[in-house]
Amino acid sequence: MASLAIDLNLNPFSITTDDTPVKVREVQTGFYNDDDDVEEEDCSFEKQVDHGMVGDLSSENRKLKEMLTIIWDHNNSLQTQVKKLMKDRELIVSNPKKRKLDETVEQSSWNRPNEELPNTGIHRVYVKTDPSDKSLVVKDGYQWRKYGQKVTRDNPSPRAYYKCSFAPTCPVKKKVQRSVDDAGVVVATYEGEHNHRSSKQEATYALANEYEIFSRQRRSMVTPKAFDQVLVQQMTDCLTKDPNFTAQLAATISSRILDFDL
DNA sequence: CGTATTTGACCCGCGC
DNA sequence: GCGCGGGTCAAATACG
Repeated sequence: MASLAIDLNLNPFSITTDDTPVKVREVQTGFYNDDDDVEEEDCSFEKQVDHGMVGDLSSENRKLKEMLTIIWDHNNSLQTQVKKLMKDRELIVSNPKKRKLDETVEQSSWNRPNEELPNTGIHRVYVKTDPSDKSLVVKDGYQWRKYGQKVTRDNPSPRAYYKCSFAPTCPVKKKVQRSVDDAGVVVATYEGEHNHRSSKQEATYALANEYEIFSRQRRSMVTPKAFDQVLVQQMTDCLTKDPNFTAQLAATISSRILDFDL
């Protein structure tokens, strides 16, 4: 069964003191169970925060904790949304007559299982999009630079050629073209493997690193106030100002729900 | 003004 | 060798 990696980064602070890269949450088919380890991890986060901060809370520390609480609340509300969507899905599954594919579904929320071409390093991804949208953009978390477009013989819609924006360091290319069979489906063909993290993974990693530095400075009691403010601001921005954050979450959840039914 | 995209020209492999 | 088609290059253009 396919798994889906999501950079929701619900617990970005689960890092060790060595240089081990922060673990990116990989959501398996079960998604969130009520009794899964998420809450345990989150509790440990709360303990970690309390342990490091409660004591001689200066006004800055109080401010910091308040903002962390906001982030924490966002985290909880998102989990609530997840659970609600899971319940909705159960209702839909138990009453299939009501189910119909939402025509306004966002592109990332409708993925057919990836098609892996053996021994080629090539795989295809099918993405549902608005047929009237001719942009041929597939959001996959990486940055791409378009370097060509061609109309091919077997398909009236043009094929777009992209290189990873980290080229030539990263050799990955992708071709994007509408399906001949269904103009509402875009086929993205990927060649090669990325030798770097996606932009979202990078943001998560950077945040985790900053938190590590922050933690060390906390421990040595030499934290500059300005650093506190910058860190808190970045952490808050990460969750609250990303315009795609909630939409991405909803789309991903929908994707998982639909995958169940395919 | 720097960066990304567009698009015609060019390259290259393949079949005839 | 030639033509065709897919893939790439790079100058021109668009855009923020």
